[in-house]
Amino acid sequence: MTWNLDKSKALCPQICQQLCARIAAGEIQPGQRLMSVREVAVAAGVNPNTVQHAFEQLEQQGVVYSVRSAGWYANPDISKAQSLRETLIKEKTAAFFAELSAMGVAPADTKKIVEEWEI
Amino acid sequence: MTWNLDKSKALCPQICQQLCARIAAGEIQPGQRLMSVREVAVAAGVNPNTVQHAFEQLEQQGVVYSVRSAGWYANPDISKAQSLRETLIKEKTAAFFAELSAMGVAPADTKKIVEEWEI
DNA sequence: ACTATTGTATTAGTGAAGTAGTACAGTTTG
DNA sequence: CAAACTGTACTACTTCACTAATACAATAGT
Repeated sequence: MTWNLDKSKALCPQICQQLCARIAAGEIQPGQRLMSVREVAVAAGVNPNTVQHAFEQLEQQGVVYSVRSAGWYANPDISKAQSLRETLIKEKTAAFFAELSAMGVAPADTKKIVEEWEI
Repeated sequence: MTWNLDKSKALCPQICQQLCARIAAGEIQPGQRLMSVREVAVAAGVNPNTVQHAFEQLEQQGVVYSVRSAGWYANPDISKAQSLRETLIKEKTAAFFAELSAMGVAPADTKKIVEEWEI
């Protein structure tokens, strides 16, 4: 599991989102055991408590669940992960339009900027 | 001057960006005096110190300047404001692509999502 | 049984951003 | 001159997210 974290932003949500995305995409098999809190903490270069917190948030959303002393597991039903991912993407897109709108960029212009963006 | 602030996010950058955008767009005339720190604080519903901080940051960028006991003024040369606005828009766009990329959305798909976004 | 590994909990500390209150220093205006 | 308005400065407090260290509990493997 590789992590793509922007250390200048809040880490906890990034861990949630990326893990959710991997589960939704099937990159992590439904029902599969995840890396332990401590392993993820080392791999991602963050504090174990931050990982624990992130997992607990995903647990609330029904994306993962924990078995005491055994580990964390992806929910066999990935629909929760998929819908959460959809929601997050929509929220981010809406926020992007809103931010540029606050800077005087009309939605149509925002679309144009994205369309002409060099990948 | 109306403000469109998202209170759940950092206020200082929002004030900077929106003021910069208005100057860049000519909505605030070059060289024009701005509202006082205290007036903006009341209008935007934030602390005067936050406004002071925001103005100082724009001063560093050459967008505005202050005259002691007189007030804050937009720089007669609006090129600094325009280039700063351009930079901010590009940064936000890049961050948007990066965020969705971290969630497993390829740049081409990000473009599609934006293109099909209901305004 | 022993040990290692797991999740879980608790407490304290740090840094950034904003809030709040107050005060001082110049300039303008009456 | 005096009052009112400016920018400016300072300290203390709050909040949030993350860090850090430690401890405990439960299970699996040997």
